[in-house]
Amino acid sequence: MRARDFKKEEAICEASIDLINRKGLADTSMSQIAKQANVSPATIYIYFKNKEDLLKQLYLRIQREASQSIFTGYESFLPLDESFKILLRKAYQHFLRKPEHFVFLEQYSNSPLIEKIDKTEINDYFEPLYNLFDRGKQNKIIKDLPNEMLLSFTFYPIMQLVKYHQSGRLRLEYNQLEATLTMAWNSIKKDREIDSFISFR
Amino acid sequence: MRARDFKKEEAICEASIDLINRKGLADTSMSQIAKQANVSPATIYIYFKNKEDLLKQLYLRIQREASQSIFTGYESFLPLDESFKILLRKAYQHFLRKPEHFVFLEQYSNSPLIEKIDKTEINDYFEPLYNLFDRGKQNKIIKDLPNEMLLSFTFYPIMQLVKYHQSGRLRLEYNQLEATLTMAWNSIKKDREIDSFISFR
Amino acid sequence: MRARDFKKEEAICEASIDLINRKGLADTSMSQIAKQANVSPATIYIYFKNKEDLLKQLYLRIQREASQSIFTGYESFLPLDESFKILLRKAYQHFLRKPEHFVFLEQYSNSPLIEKIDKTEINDYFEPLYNLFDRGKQNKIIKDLPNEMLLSFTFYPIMQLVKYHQSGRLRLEYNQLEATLTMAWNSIKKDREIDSFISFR
Amino acid sequence: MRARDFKKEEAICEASIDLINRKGLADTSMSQIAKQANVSPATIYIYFKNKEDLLKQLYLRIQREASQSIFTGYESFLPLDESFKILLRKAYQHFLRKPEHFVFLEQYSNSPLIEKIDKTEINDYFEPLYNLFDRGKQNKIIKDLPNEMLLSFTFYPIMQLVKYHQSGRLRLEYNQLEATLTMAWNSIKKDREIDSFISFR
DNA sequence: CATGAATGAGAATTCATTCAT
DNA sequence: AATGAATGAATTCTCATTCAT
Repeated sequence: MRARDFKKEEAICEASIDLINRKGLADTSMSQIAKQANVSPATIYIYFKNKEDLLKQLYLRIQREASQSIFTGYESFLPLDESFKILLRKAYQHFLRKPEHFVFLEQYSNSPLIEKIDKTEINDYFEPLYNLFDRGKQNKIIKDLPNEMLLSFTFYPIMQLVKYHQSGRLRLEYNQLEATLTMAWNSIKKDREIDSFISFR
Repeated sequence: MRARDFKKEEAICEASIDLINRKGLADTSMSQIAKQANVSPATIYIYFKNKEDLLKQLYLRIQREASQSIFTGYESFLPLDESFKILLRKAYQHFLRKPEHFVFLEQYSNSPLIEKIDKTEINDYFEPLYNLFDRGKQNKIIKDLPNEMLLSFTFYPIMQLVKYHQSGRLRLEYNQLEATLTMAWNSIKKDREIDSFISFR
Repeated sequence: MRARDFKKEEAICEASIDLINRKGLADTSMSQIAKQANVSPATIYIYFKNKEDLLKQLYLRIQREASQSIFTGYESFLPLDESFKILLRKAYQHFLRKPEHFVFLEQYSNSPLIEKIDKTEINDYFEPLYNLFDRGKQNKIIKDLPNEMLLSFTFYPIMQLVKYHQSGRLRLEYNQLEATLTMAWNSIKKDREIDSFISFR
Repeated sequence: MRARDFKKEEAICEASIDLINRKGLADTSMSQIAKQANVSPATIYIYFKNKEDLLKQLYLRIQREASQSIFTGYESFLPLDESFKILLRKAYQHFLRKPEHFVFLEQYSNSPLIEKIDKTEINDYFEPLYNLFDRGKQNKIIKDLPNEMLLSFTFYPIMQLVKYHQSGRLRLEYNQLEATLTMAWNSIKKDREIDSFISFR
């Protein structure tokens, strides 16, 4: 019996991501993937049930990898704002390092395929960030807003900047990234009376 | 290719958007569109050169319509913060009213198809917002940051909230939207020394 | 609009029957059929929903044609034995004339595909023969046996002889066929006390 | 290709017959067989040269088994009619006991695969029946007809009744079977002048 | 002997597009 | 302008078979 060749699985994944990013989900066929991965079309079906499954597994493992890269080594005893910036900085840097992953995630999660993903698993990946928000809210350091709002003004703007970076429209230098992280933090930190009138309860 | 029956063209566009939103760009075929629009596949080719052209035209007309809906009636003599909030509020409301358009735009612009779009045309649509940013920066009311950054902390967070709304995860009520607009404005308005160290030049 | 080309449908049917008879249900592909029928594979799907449907339609139309060929012009006022022989003779001759039809029917109805056929429709095709049996039983001319038994000793032996004919193992001449029909009739006609002990009630 | 593990070979055969009967020759694949037999696809090729060979071996061994079951213990010194009925009764009962075998044989022998079978071997299996017919003809007890005709009115009607039994359309009870055997015998026994005009020479 | 991995060829079906009316 | 028929090319996926262990 021949053992499973993890190199082959890797090649399939890489080829898939590359092709999907360049040609799109709509215009990437299993045979193209096979060709680029240097395997037979039939081989893909040893590692993945079908095309839908292949795409789903890609999405999940990219999310998993991002989550690990962002949240491992995360020290929760640091001051909240430090922790916050560390996480966002790592997120930014992770996706700068893995632009293909970022592009794939964006394409996948803006397609209807996303609806077949079990959301609870994905939410687990964000757990540490949610915990941070919750602690901040309890300690009256972060505005008492739903996590979705907090993400909208912190995580997603950063992700938007990753996009700009990758398109070449705006590439932040180190100082600028730091200033941006501060800006994100300021937008959710509870430091002035003016914020008090925002209420979601 | 020259349009005649406006009803038919409309039917084709609506069917396309609906199918693409529900099944995805990858899984929507010309014959499916034809069937749902109650026309012959051949008829689509009277109004659109081919599939790529159809998708492109859809994208452009949705962008155009959004731009019109957001920027018409916009009074530039109002105070900047008022103008700013008006625009964002209109953007939010427009896409709440046209969720199919929003979903389509997200899917299209996160796919490689977006690269074939002439960006200058799209930028025109955002012109008024860019002007507003520029005026604000000149008058030292808005932080002296690239427009991409300003968009990342104002327009895109709002768009993210539209997404949350549509997925049902978080539906803002009127007061909450207003608070959010203030939050967006606060994040880019230049009102304290602390901001001064952020520099992009 | 182009009109449906009945020649094409005919060509598809003929090619299918020929290939299935020569290579078997298992080894006949849609593209082989298309090639032999001189149409594109896609064209078959204009006339038939899918492969299963194609085969089913073939079966049904061959049965229908056989039934028409055997039962049209059938005069029910003749003596029962005459009627009986006429029908069997026509059945024998029909399938000798259409050996491809006979072979196809045998292959199809001995495969699991037969289970998806609505049996009531097929039974309708045999109606006149069943009626004849029933009349014969009422008039005490034919043994009082279930139609299945009567068929087993009349229709099916004749069909078996068609098979032998086609394989070349035994080709009946006219006189021999007539003798055989008499033999079939004798086997079910009620003419001697000896039969009386056979009872199915 | 040399067999070792008898259990495995049996499992492969049983799985094949079951699948072919349920799904058909066309829709039964080697891997399906392997899965149902709880072996690797590669294992099948240890016992059988290829798929065609597998099917052929199945056919041959089922025929062989039927022949043994029907003809062993057959006492040729009994009166002809007794012998005749014994054989047919055994045939009927054998296939009632092994419906899967019957169904497989019907499907196989009505497909073009049958043409690759060496007919002389099969005929050997029927030898005792042919001998019986020949003796009967010599002794002027059985009509002087070709064996094919005699089979058509005796063996095949009985087989047709097996089919009806299995489909549930007509299940003979013991008495009815006996009556049927008499009917079959009557149809070929030479007992009246009327038969004399049937001639095949 | 036995296996699961691996595969090129080919399966059924649909695709985007054009044709003929 | 509008259509359903028609199609060659391409799709996803499975097949029978062989390989490497």
